[in-house]
Amino acid sequence: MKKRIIIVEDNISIREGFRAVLETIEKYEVMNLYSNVEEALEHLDQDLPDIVLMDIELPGMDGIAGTIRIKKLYPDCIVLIITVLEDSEKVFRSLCAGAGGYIVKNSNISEIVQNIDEALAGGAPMSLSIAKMVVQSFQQQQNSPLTERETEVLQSIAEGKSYSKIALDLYVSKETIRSHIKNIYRKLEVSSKADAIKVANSNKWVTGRAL
Amino acid sequence: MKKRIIIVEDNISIREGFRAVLETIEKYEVMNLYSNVEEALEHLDQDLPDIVLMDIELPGMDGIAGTIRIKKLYPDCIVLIITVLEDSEKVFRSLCAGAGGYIVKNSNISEIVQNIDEALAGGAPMSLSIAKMVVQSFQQQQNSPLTERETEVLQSIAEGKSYSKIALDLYVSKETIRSHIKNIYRKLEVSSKADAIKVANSNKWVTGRAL
DNA sequence: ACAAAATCCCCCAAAATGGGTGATTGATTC
DNA sequence: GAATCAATCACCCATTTTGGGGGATTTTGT
Repeated sequence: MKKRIIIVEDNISIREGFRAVLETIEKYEVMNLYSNVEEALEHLDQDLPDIVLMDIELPGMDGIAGTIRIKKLYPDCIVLIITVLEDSEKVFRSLCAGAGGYIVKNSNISEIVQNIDEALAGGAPMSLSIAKMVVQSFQQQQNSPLTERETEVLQSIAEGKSYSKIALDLYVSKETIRSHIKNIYRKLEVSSKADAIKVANSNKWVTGRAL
Repeated sequence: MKKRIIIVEDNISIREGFRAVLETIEKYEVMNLYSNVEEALEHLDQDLPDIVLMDIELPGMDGIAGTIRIKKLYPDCIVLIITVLEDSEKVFRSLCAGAGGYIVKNSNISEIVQNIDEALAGGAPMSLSIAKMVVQSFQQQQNSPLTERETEVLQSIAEGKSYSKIALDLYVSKETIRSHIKNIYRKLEVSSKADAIKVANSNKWVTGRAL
């Protein structure tokens, strides 16, 4: 059974380049090429791809939104992101969106085939540099204006705990927690839980994931 | 200037094995070996290591807690995790704790040296398989009992938003949000924001990170 | 046509929140 | 020694939020 592949990429030379490469491989069948996500979505029910090669930067809906849509309609379909620019945040977001891996734009035939086969086998193909990027997105939470205690309190806020619950967990009075929060709000120049979480999160002053 | 290294590893053969390897390298100086984190912490101010090779599984305080302590005291000190077992959750947690990379237990000399040098140069050495593990921890949020809309609402709750704010953001009435939340609580068998977040988070039914 | 999902409404009481203005202790720094 | 900061706690006040209980209607997918 041939593996059905579609390519979503607005740059025609890259698009045709991939097509040319993939058509030399017996086990692949390139169903269609698209220059935007919208068109690709319309034909998904005919193409029924096993693999989607998707660019991130696209006119209209971008590759990340496209990945979300496709995975929603066909959860078993594997979306591989075609990329040159290794933007940490975009890489991270596309993985969260359900991307199955990465293919570097200037790969040679054997690398491309290897990546696709790896994805089909359940792996998560990507270059080491991309993997590092993701990993590093968990670190570098430096330069926080918040004290240790304040960070701890804000972290608890982010976990949805009430002041009373936080007070219990940290073995202090509820008033103490209120004090810390007032200081947090002053330092972050916000005046609500949601805003504090947003600011702290975007600056990576909290871990972001409840552990 | 020689790079100061300490090793924290309870298995004596692995510990001595690494020492033997590292001592053959001119630019490294193995300051001390420890079989637990507590001992290592006591001598940190004398050892002043540039690199700590740390096992995860340790008697007493584990390598993750140890990493957090060390990074708190000496943020510039690089902690490399020595590992065989590639447990997705432990890997993830140790990276969050500030680990700078991974060294596989049965590496050969050149791999070890390469990893350490890479870490010193600011990289994040790790095997591709470990990187994949981290990446995959962002996916597979399947089998949620929550509907799309409910997930969206719960996600907003996790971002610290009030019912009113969520209602505004989703262009619906506050009462609608209340309805969704009642259903969420019923499905997850909880009766508070914090518990709902905890349950959804541990099952990866929400993304965990605000994007 | 049926079920599920999404939307909206009201009532109620308890809890949580945000802002203000304080105070005390201990550690560190100048 | 003075000054600063971190962490702790207190009380007042008004407003908002929350959770639980009743419902109801409309849209959507199968």
